[in-house]
Amino acid sequence: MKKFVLSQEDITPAEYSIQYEDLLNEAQLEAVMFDEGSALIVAGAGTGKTRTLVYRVARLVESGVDPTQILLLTFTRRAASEMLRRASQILDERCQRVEGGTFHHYCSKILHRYAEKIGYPEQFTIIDAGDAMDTVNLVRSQVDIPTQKKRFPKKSTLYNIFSTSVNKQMTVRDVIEQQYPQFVNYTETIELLADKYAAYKEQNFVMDFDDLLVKTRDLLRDQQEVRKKVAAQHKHVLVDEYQDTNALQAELTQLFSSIHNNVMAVGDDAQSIYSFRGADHKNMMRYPELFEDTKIIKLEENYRSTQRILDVANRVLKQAGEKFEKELYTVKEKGDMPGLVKAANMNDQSRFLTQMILNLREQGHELNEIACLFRNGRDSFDLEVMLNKKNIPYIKYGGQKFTEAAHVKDVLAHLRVLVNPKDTISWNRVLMLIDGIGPKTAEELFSWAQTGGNPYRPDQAPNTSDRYLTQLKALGNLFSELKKLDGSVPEQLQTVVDYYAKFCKKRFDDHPKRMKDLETFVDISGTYRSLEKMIEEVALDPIEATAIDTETTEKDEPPLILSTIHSAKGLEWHTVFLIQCLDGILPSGYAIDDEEQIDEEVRLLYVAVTRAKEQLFITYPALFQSRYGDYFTNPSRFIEDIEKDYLEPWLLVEESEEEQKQLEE
DNA sequence: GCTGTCTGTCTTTTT
DNA sequence: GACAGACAGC
Repeated sequence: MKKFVLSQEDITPAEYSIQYEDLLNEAQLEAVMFDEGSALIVAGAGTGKTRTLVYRVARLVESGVDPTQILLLTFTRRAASEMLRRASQILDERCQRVEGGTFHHYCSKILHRYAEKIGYPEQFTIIDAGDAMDTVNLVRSQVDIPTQKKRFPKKSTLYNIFSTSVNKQMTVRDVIEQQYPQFVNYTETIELLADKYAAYKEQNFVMDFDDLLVKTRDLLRDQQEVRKKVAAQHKHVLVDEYQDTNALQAELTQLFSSIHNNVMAVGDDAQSIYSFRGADHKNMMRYPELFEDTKIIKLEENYRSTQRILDVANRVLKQAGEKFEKELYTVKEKGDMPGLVKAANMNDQSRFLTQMILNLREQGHELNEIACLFRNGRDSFDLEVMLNKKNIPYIKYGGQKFTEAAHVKDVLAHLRVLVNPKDTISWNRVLMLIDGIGPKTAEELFSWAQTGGNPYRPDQAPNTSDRYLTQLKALGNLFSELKKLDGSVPEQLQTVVDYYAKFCKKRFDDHPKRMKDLETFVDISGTYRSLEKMIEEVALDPIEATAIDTETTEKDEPPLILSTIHSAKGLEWHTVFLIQCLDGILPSGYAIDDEEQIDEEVRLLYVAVTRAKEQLFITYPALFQSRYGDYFTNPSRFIEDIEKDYLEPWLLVEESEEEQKQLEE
């Protein structure tokens, strides 16, 4: 056979259609134009990190790189699609074809493709943290727990121990000794449970979030031909938010890029806020050791915030025990003084926010240019009540997800067993809804189905009591109905919701609200192409709790943004309110004894502050109302030391009092 | 023997 | 408001 060697086409066009040098500063341009090899972009907050990545994607595509050969790894699905949308706007639709998403998404894609290489069926099940905890509980119930006086860790703690051990690549024993010393007596039992949990997942073809990373790493590390195939596909690998990756993800980055060796990681060590998930911002320092000849490019000029906001941010960061050589600066004008607002109580805080927001709206600001940030998901409950009263539309990111709520999980469980009849956890949910069926009966029905019984006709099982036979028949009918509707997700979902209505009524006092949720879920479910897809998407990319309302109720106004600080990462708004800035909340009470954790809380405040472009308000209530009674609180220790010249104190005065004062004058 | 309900405890951040 | 353990009722 004759061989003809094709030479590489000249992929660099003489001229670009985009005027990069006019649109970017010097450092950004260097990053965008960086050719081949390894680069680390160290980018302070607001220095145009996302912009740089967006332009780099456009530049690569414009240079002739096949978009499907670019891998863009981001922290959330939202971030990836937003970046690709912007790149498409700058260049053209080709950018949408870039391979992008979270590490978890991309790993799941690889594992589906190479499932048979690791002895899994193509359709394995991905479980979210809640299902994982239920699974832990299931194996826990099969093991004798030594009855000592001391408490045994509950399912969420157990799952956290297992997950930490994976993400920090430590043994279960070490995790317990270092982070859960109160449970050292149970070490052996916990280790046994870890093994059982792993075995359960293997047997039932189930993977939790951590498995997605580990199994992909193992696959690519141990099976060279797969690694070569996968890595050959990645001409360029781009990783965003590198400061929040863990050792496992660093390893994956290395494996993904191991053929072409073109990697660019972007991050800011001062914004590392995910160590609880095993992320290690020292990953950034180690990057040059991992990738040879790394070019380091620093982005330092801030384009987002006014100087006065940056002054606050710089002062926040100085309080970290760990020294950051960072001093953000901007050429923007000084701007308004950031405000420190002391409210008498939580309700006043909410009133202040609502009224300020309405004022801003009157001044012509869109609601989605305003964000209200907080440390914990529940810190916004009081505000949410007031926003609802005042009819201010909002969307909340962070906190409990819509698809994690019990009623949604119940409904989904019926569809999950349809896709995977071996899904024990979902069978338990489905069966235990029925009156008279508890863990024991559910277990019996399940093992009958596993040994030849038809799981979709549970009424045919032997020894079923009359108490629930009719209900089992109804369940059987539901399944045959669902099978008839195969192919239409909304219709299947509607059928389950109809069936579920009576259980919902019985189980929950607030069933009208929950049923309304489910109806809107049906409405948006048309976007899922199949049940399998829906189940996987819902686990990997759960719908935000309030997103579902805003999507369907066609409000002509874009909604206000409420978000946990963690979920606000990478985003920016004209005005930012940081509420509940109290000691014990930010920093969290859990962090107070540990220097490293306190530092992370400092960085968290830093992230919150640097989200603001023009206006920043930090608010806190003087009185904290809890179920155990009201008590006076201290503002966050991090803001107490910031001088008045940087953070201007605001006083909230009641209208009636003000009038009174004016009369006296 | 199993299920359902009552009571006390603890409540971070997310893929 | 969720969870685990205790206990009463079928």
